[in-house]
Amino acid sequence: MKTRTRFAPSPTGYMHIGNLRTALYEYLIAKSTGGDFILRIEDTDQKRFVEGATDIIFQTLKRVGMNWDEGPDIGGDFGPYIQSERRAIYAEYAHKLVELGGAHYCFCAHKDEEDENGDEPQTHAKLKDPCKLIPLEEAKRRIAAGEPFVVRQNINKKGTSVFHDVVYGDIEIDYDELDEGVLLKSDGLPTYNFANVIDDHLMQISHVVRGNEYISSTPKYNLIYEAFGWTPPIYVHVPQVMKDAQHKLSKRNGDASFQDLVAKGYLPEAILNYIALLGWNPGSEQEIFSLQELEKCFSTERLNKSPAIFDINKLTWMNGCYIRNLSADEFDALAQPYYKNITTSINTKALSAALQPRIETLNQIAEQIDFLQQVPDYDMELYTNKKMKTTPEIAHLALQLVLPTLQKVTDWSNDNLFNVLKEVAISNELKNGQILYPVRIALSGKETTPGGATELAVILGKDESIKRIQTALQKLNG
RNA sequence: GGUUCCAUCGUCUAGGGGUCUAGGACGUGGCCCUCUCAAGGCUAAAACACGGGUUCAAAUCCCGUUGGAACCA
Repeated sequence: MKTRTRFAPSPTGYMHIGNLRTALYEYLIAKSTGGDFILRIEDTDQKRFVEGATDIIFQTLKRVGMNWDEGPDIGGDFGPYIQSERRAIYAEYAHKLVELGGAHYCFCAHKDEEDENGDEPQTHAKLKDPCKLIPLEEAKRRIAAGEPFVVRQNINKKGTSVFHDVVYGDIEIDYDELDEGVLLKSDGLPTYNFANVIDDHLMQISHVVRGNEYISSTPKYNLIYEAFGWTPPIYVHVPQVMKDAQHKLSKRNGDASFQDLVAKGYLPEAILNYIALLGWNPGSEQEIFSLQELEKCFSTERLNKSPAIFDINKLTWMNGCYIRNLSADEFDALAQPYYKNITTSINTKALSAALQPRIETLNQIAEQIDFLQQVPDYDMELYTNKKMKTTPEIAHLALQLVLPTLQKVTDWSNDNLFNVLKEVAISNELKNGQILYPVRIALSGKETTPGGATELAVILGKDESIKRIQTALQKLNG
């Protein structure tokens, strides 16, 4: 049988990191075995509908390269792929389930029973619903008479239910622990669980991948499959992605979503790579993986059982690796938006080359290049550096020596500038640092810069560099 | 409270009875390189939650305790 997995997000308007990881594992399970990855939108909960939310789902998956084989936009043999367009199907199966004895009509529903939390009146929790005793014929009559009803699951079994999970192994749960939940609400819409089961079966999903919070309700799902005479899917429950040991990642706590991270200058490829390793390991010491590589080596056996804490530090490091692995042109293209505010004519190619090994997230560019537009106000003491053996006096001398030399330079390349300045140092019996350090400060006004004196000179160009050295000399004179 | 699940450096993890004086990565400290800062190279500190078993031998298997999480109340 062909492997078929599905990603079934609710259109909430953002892509949660934990959900994206679940999608990734679903995708990888399918693709590592030549199967299909299906996208289904679970918009049953009308209250949570957010305009444009499905687009975010589409864009995110596309951006990381997780292309789906069937879905709302491209169709497929098992559509429609949006739950709100499948209402009639759920109702039909709900009634069928009643006929098959897997559920019953219930008339004692309170109106607050169907709120988004799925809160149930306590009377139904563990106790038998009195409506179960109503003969089916009578129930049908009442429905025909227009009485509001819900379809409620029957849990008639006793003893323990055993099911197998790919990650957690065999799990036993007592049927007494299960409650007879609503499957079809009085407005005719299915509950989340019920729609899930019906769709997964009709769409021939082979592996259901979901958070381990669903472990304890899995027997309820299986009971529905059983009542219909269907074969349950293979379950792959994955541990949670945590913010810290106590709290899982959630948008509510202001934790980063995929788009937040991208906005902060993280590369989608790096995010994907990082989350793949949160709860899964390749069995080797390789850490950098493209999606294609993951498709080749993924296996569910190496999925972990315990929750993983999302560590922004490691993501940041990994993002730095991805940035450094970019070609010079690719990096330059990504950096362009950050250069927009600079009006002086700079050598952006040289700037990008200097920046690329120095940043770990794209938005670190801003703090690195703030001096390009204008030299900040700086203290003369900046020219004092013990290791470089410089003082404002030495700097004054150095800049006086350097200025006329630089004015004559025609080859404004890094190599040539470096040789020229070294020459100045040697012929005046100064150390390299005593020339280079003051020049760098004069050009930038900053203690640390992306690149040394000559690299900055190349970035700024000859005219601007000369101008800045002249300005610095005036400051040192005054 | 009931049920289920989980437990190796601060974090992600390797390990599945002897090869473990427990390996790798992030982060942290140090050194080297170096026109500052990075990058790169080297290096250090850092963990088997606890207690019982089983066994010649336990991080590894079993039981309990503790801690945490989820679901249901």
